Amino acid sequence: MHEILFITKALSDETRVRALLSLKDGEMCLCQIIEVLGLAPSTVSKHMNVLQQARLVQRRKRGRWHFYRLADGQDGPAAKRALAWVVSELRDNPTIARDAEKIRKVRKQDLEKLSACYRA
Amino acid sequence: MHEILFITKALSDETRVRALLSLKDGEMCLCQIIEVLGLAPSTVSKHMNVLQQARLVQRRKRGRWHFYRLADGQDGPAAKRALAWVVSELRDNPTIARDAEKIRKVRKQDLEKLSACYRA
DNA sequence: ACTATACTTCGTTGCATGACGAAGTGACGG
DNA sequence: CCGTCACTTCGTCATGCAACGAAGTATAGT
Repeated sequence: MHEILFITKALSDETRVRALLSLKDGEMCLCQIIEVLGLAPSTVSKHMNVLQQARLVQRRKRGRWHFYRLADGQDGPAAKRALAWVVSELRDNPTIARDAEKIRKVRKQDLEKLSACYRA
Repeated sequence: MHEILFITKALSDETRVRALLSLKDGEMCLCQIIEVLGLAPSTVSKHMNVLQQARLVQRRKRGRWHFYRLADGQDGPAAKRALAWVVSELRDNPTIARDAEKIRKVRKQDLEKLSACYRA
């Protein structure tokens, strides 16, 4: 039950769903997600933590950068199925589409440039 | 997006999930659900409203009694798929199993008797 | 070692939400 | 039509949670 509630709670916030879906086309650095969402670093960091605890997302550290990607479902098959559901339901969602457009731009930028968000 | 968040928010509360799953084996009167959950009538009523707005549940009025059942997904296919997911994930859940046991007993009782919860 | 940097944790604030009891609503019985 | 009964809505309280900035942590480069 706990596991399922972790998943549903994680998915019950619009910002978190947007953060999750931003990984649909491959892994992203935290600073990239921050740029896409336009929120404070601490806020986004916390959101990614919630998604990770729900096993919807996996993290990889590469130096100072933290990359997130959709969970492969190795552990947490329930989360994997929930993930498939939410991705499928939001396939044609305008908000997600707008984010996807921004993501394409953000991916082209240098990580060094994006991490300016921490110094603002 | 709104539709999906209605669903995930509805499923993000343990009490609400228990209320929902209590309908797994057929429709139930509100007073029966109240008995199963052991909460105040106003609280359970509100929960069922949330589930209905998410299209996870449908209501049928028969005189003074209100019967709830799992949504058939006629409107709200997203909710139907979410419903299938949560039912499947909680198939062997202890809490749900305990509730199911209580439900078997409650189903045998007279509705008149159960509605004592309103006079307490 | 020391600094800079990418991120996290902490403390605070404001708003959403679950719980309850009391009062209101609508359907049936007399 | 008047009361009773099954349920809903309202008002209140306590808790939870998202947002932020400030302070802390860990890693890379020098």
